[in-house]
Amino acid sequence: MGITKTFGFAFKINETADILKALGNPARLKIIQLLLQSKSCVCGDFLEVLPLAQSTVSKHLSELKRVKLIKGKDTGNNISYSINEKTWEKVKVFLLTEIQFKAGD
Amino acid sequence: MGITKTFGFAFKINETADILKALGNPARLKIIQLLLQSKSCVCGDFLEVLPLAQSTVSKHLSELKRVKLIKGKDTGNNISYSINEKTWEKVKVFLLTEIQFKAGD
DNA sequence: TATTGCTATTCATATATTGCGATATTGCAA
DNA sequence: TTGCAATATCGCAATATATGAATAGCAATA
Repeated sequence: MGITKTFGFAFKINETADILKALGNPARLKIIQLLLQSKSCVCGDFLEVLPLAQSTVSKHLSELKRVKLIKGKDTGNNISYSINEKTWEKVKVFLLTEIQFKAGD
Repeated sequence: MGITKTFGFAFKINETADILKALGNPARLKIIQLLLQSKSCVCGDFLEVLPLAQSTVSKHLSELKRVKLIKGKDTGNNISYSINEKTWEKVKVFLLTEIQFKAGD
């Protein structure tokens, strides 16, 4: 139905799947890569690199913000984006270790 | 447009995004979790755990097969699924290290 | 004030995804 | 052969997503 069933799954599974889905797009993955290397970027920096329209990039940024993979700091003139280390770590820890030990429901 | 642009992105980015997208669904993530713990399962095992119809589970399995996260061994009676360790390792290595060093293009 | 630069939002559209029931397929057993 | 069990596939409906043009909002600057 286009709508993903979440009922019947553990919260952690739903939450992680949501984040992974956000990462599962070339533009968004590239944005994360750029941020992991540059500490922070403004929207225009991404525009130079991504083969996409400004509005599309903006939407990808807000999706990454929604799942808290990035955070944006408004400096007046522009918005400086950076990785939300907490979420990024959480994803890695889950895939590296937790996924193998928390099978219960 | 619902269609994801891949032109203009590095192959590795596109490939990894595709795999992460496959992981970005509660049912598929749960399947991976089960396989990481049980070594292998047949389709029926998943049906007992997932709140989904058989046809839906089957489709999720084939999506995971498409991106080579799992492999299925036909035993005659049923099909025994297991993790494709190679792909699983590849994803982890990318997220842990490569993503920070391969910014080029 | 008018203009410019930067970013988000809205709108329209094409396409993809998710899910399920029904049906097909395959292999084994009786 | 017939029937059953396990899977896969088909077809459909509902919904979500990706993209870009146009537009809007805001701050700095001329």
